[in-house]
Amino acid sequence: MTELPKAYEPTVVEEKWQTRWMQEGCFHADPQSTKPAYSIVIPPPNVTGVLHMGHVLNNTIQDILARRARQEGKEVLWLPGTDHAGIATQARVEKELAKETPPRTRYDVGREDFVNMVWEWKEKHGGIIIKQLKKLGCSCDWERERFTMDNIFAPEVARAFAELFKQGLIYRGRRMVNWDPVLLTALSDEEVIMTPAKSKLYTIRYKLADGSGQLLVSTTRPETIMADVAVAVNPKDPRFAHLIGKTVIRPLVETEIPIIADEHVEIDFGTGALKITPAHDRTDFEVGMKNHLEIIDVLTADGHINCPDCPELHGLDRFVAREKSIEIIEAKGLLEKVEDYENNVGISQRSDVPIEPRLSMQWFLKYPCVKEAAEAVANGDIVFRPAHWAKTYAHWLEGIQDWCISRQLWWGHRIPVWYRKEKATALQEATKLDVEDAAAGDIYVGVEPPADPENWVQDEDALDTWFSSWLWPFATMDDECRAKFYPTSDLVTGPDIIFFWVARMIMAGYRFADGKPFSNVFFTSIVRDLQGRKMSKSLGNSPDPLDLIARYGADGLRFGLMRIAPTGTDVKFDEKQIEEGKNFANKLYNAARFRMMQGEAGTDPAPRFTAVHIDILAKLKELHTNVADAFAKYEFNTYTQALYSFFWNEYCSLFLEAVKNDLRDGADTAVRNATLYTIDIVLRHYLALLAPIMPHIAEELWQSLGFATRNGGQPLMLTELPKADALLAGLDDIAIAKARATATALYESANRARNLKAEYNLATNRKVRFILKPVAPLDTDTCARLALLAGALSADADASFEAPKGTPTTLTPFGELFLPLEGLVDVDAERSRISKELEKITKEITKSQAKLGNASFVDRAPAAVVDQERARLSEWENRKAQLESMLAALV
RNA sequence: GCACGGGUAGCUCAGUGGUAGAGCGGCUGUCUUACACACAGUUGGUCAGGGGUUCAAAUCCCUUCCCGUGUACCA
Repeated sequence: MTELPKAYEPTVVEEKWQTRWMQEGCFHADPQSTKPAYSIVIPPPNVTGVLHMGHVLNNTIQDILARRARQEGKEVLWLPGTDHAGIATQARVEKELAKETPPRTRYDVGREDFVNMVWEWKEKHGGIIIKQLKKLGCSCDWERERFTMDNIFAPEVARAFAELFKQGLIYRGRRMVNWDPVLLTALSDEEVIMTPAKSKLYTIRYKLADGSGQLLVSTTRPETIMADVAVAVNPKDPRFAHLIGKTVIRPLVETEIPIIADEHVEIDFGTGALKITPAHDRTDFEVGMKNHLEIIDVLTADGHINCPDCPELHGLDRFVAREKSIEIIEAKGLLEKVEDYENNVGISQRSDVPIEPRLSMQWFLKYPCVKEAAEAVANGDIVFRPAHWAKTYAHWLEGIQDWCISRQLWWGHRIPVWYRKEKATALQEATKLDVEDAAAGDIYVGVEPPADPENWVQDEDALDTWFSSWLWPFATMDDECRAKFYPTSDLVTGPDIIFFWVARMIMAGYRFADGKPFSNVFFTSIVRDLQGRKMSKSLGNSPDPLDLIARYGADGLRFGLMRIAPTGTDVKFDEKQIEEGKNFANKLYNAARFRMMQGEAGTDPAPRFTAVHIDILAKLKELHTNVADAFAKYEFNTYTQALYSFFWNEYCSLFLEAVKNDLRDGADTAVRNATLYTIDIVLRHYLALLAPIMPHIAEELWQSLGFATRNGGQPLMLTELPKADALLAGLDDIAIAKARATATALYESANRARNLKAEYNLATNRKVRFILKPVAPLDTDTCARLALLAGALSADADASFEAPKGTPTTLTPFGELFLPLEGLVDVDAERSRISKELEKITKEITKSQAKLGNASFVDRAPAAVVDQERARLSEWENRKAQLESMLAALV
């Protein structure tokens, strides 16, 4: 037994159990089980993704929930999978193409071949993250792994599209969208991040066509002046009332454009006059429509100027053109001023470049079941944790806009719409297409291609990736599975995708499945670095979880992270915390090793349990309760902390240290056995409670301590949680309370004794003899344990002990404890030590006396509080007297 | 601008009316027989500032400042 290594080595153990669990089908969910169901669907990571700390946090929580649910006797489905991630994956393969010699683009390859290339890439390199999740110990049902483009999921996406189309909620229209000029696709509003930018505000003179003056107009985008079709002023603005209806000369590609009135213009902002450029600004577009203005588009899809009438700018990049246009305007003498200006610019979440408002033909969705989705969260049918996210959610739903679901990509679900060949061009240029056009027979929408494909042309666009992910909670399940496991129990995800994913899944659940997709949503915190910055590749501040697993073990990583992950705020990641997780695993391992070194417990008919035994079992019972409470509230840090402090502080530092002598040779068998029984009970319960968070080491020790053998070899993973009720079942509350009081007094006395030794600079291992003058009769067992805990040869009770003057002493719950020493140390040092403590105590006494002298306090505070204060004061006064006599004895 | 979250020991964080806590770090001892990934002791705090309610405030209320997040935008 003793040949076990001194330090825990997680790597081998973790791999061993991951393999065994999977071989034995421990993660597999049985839809026909009669047990109550518990289910989670994984937030599918991008198939291109690699594991980062956010995933670790998120999936550890899911694993904890799943494993705990299994212990509670539930049939658990944790359904894994990956997301095809349209833009990211396509970009990945395009990057490969660009590296070839000569470099190629997807257009060189052609759509069909390109999509095949992406599939090949996916088969070869995709899903690394799945392997990584396995290394973390995730107990997903890997036999049910799904992919958002697999041949079961994909038809569901098309079906959803077709149904919504037929319902009139999906339409195709020519509208202003967020255009990414690098990726050359439209994006949804959610994919645009408004970012403060240091810009310039240019004020430009627009001359009145009749020569009667000029109008000053401010803009941040002078490169679009050629697309101005009007200048607008507020109708209530007296400064400009007389100008409405006149015309000004557009400064670039000079022509007359009207001055119009529109309430959208803020009187107080800038000059009070606004250039109207409907093709390149969302609100200008609205103003343009309202006033029936022309739309002049002067930008290409990739953000270059397209304006042959302005040869100096034509073909230039939009930002180069901005500078150049100002040069031209200045040369014309039309530049009034340039100011620094901070405004918000929409940045593409995907490519990090400013998006361009662009008029284009796209597919849009009017969200279904918005009302049901809002109510479900408002009335608590779906519970958000932390609760404050419900407000964010509600706010978004209130101002919800139609969702632009088409993307100009090739990798993804192609829009299941076909146009009749001879009319295809005309149809695709129509300003709006909807269900009525389908009724006319010119367009076909369906899951399967039309029966006569040669007569049809399919829409070129693909769907937004989130248009498939929003079906994830049910489109991943077959009917049998859905009957058992839908709606799912918990969803664990980051608050950053509350709109992208969570809200949309709720709507989809109500629209396509049997209602809500999940009952609880747990929003994790965001993992930041120690400076509080988000972890990102570009900052290089994101540790590699696999590296952390290699150095600290998956269990160490999980435990360390959970211990610092608060609910409701962000986590600042500190590798030290992970090291603590590893240290904890080592502590656990060694405590188990200590037990293994003792051999089997005998079969004693009357094991003699003492106060410390009962005390630790009572604490174990409390731990059960605390853990259950923490789970009920989804407080994973509380759960982890409770496990940590019970084991390290209560079990190892107090209990084990107090019982070590029971295990030595020659110890009383009845006590020895009581101790071994207690240790076994504690470890058995504890490992079960710990298993959800540190599954590998818990399972390993469960096996090596022989708990599995006693249970027919069944792994801990499949073992139900031991019942807390059975603990201390034979004892009444009074006996328990009495034993616990004795144990508490013992531990407190041991602390005092150790303090006393330390104060006199005696080494921890210095064998001294204490003498206790007890206030009540004390048994020898307790005295012996006190001596052991205090690192002393003895701590015998002697009611008649008369301490020589100057004997160091301290007050313990058992009575005065003396440390008789010969040749007492430095008198000066001793005097100053006592004086210091006296000073401190006197201060406390003054404070306490003032409090008790306050009539309001005594009258109005609860009696218990007042009593407590009195007890405290009397204790201090006793100690003060003691110190004073010690001081006197020194002279 | 609006909304939400946060500011407690050197660091990471607990603590929602009753003596300010944990772990790590620092310092001092100890290789005491499960564990030096350890043990024992110890040092650290005008609980962001100000005001209020209360016998009693880190905790409740008001206010200011700082950090973070979301959201809306005016060129």
